Amino acid sequence: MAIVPPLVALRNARLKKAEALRERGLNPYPSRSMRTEYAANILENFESMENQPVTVAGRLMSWRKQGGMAFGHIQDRTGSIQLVFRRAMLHPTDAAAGFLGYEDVALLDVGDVIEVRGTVGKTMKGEISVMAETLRMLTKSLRPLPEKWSGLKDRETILRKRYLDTIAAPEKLELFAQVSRMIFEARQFLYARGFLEFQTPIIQPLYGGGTAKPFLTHVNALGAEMYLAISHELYLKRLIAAGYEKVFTIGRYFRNEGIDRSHHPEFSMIETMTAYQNYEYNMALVEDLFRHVAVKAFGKITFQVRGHMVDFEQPWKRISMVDATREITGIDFSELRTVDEANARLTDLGVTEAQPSIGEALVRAFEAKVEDTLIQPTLVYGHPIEISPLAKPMAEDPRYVERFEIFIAGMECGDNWSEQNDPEQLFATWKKAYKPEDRDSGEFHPLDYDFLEAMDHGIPPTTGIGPGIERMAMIFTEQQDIYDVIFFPMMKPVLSQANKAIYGVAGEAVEEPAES
RNA sequence: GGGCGCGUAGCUCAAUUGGCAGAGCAAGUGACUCUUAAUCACUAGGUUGUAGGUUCGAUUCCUACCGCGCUCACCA
Repeated sequence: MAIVPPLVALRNARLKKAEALRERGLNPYPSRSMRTEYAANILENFESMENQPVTVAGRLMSWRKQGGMAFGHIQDRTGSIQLVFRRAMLHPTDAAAGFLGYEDVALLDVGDVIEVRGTVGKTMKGEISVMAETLRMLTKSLRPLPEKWSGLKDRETILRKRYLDTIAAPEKLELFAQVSRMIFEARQFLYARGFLEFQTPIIQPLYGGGTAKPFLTHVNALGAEMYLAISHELYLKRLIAAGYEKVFTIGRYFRNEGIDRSHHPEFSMIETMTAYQNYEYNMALVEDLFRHVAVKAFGKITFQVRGHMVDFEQPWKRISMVDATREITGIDFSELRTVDEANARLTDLGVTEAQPSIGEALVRAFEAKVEDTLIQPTLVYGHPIEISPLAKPMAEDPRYVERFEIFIAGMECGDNWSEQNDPEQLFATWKKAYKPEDRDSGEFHPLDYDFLEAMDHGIPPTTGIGPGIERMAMIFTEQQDIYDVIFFPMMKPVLSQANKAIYGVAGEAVEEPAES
């Protein structure tokens, strides 16, 4: 005997109301609405709209019936507005016209999507309302909404069913809308500067362009193992080889690694390639991009991030990784000559894992001691060549490369470099970095001979930026958790007992291993 | 992956040392023509995440598992 969760009874009660509507000749799910006005527009322009006929539509969020009169609020994407119903004023149930009359308002539930035609007016208490003349059911809702006063508080439910959170807390709609406008403005900025946007493959025969553990997948039609992209830059460089000079993609990235407040397995980046320029061009481009987005999408230039006021107006600090590390730790890694010496200094800083090179020791020291201190937008350049196989070495000191990372509020917000376009050097560095036994371990990506072949043909001096969309969104929307700027964050799949009962998921009990 | 914490009705939360699992909202029935967390009366709603164990008795104590969070490690 299956257990029937109480939710099923609530749902069945609403299903009965849907059936009752059909018995009256009313479709609980008609095709379209005749809405003429949004809630906010009526509230903002009451003076000119008073006594005017309007048709509004939205989700019924509250319902207060008292005899021959009833009040409710509907919520649309602009806000909410009160509806006033009177028994004598409301058109009776009319199957031909699709109207729901006052005699049948018991078939309404909070959560239903309804449409009301009426005139704009004020109640005796002074609230701007629509005085209803006709009522249409647009969508019968079958499940109860979160509690109207406290909303949705359970973190897991918020993340799994974000739509419930945005219904209960409409200001969240604005947050995610801001993220959308942010991406729009970033596109506008790049289009205005002459960049062309390309689609690059998400399913790739090899993964490359970064160091990360990939997701593996299988393409049935080709009988081939493939990977989800960890980066798109090897394809952008092929576009430069093809003859384009300014390209970008807003790509999806998949990295099979840890999850925390600033890492999500699936994320997005604006990745550009600009020919005939080097990384200094990109320093200016990135600063301008962030300023443009801040002003155009958010209308301000300073943001509260992790308890700090971050100012995007002032010229950003530019400092080499060696200098930044020396300022904080007092250690000048550029003067060290042996790996043992570098590791000894690293141990002094409390980092005990021995690094294979001076350059990698510098990076560890930087990550451990310096990153968190970079609050205002800072461009840290001159990365060790050991961790930058795709970047061009600096002419004045080939231990370091023409590369910079963006740090804001202690968080890395983008990686940028002058592309290594010397095919022989690229191959040599790559070969040295890649160890076949580390395949798919995240140590380094495999050799991509097709890419090397394209580089053999020669690309102009080229440079690219890669600011992360989610981290930009976190900063500009002043959120501290990447899960709060991703509408559909990654969660383990679950199936509730209620849904098993409602949808008749068969075999759930049968699939349990039999006790024997 | 390690450590710590959390999981009670659709939602938000209670439950004294281990002693009858409760409330508000939502739901059902009825009353109510200016409410807005409407009000009033009545009704219903629970395998306390899952599975075991200890006990006369478990929401409570123990073990394992599932999910989520925090944190460390790894990474970007």
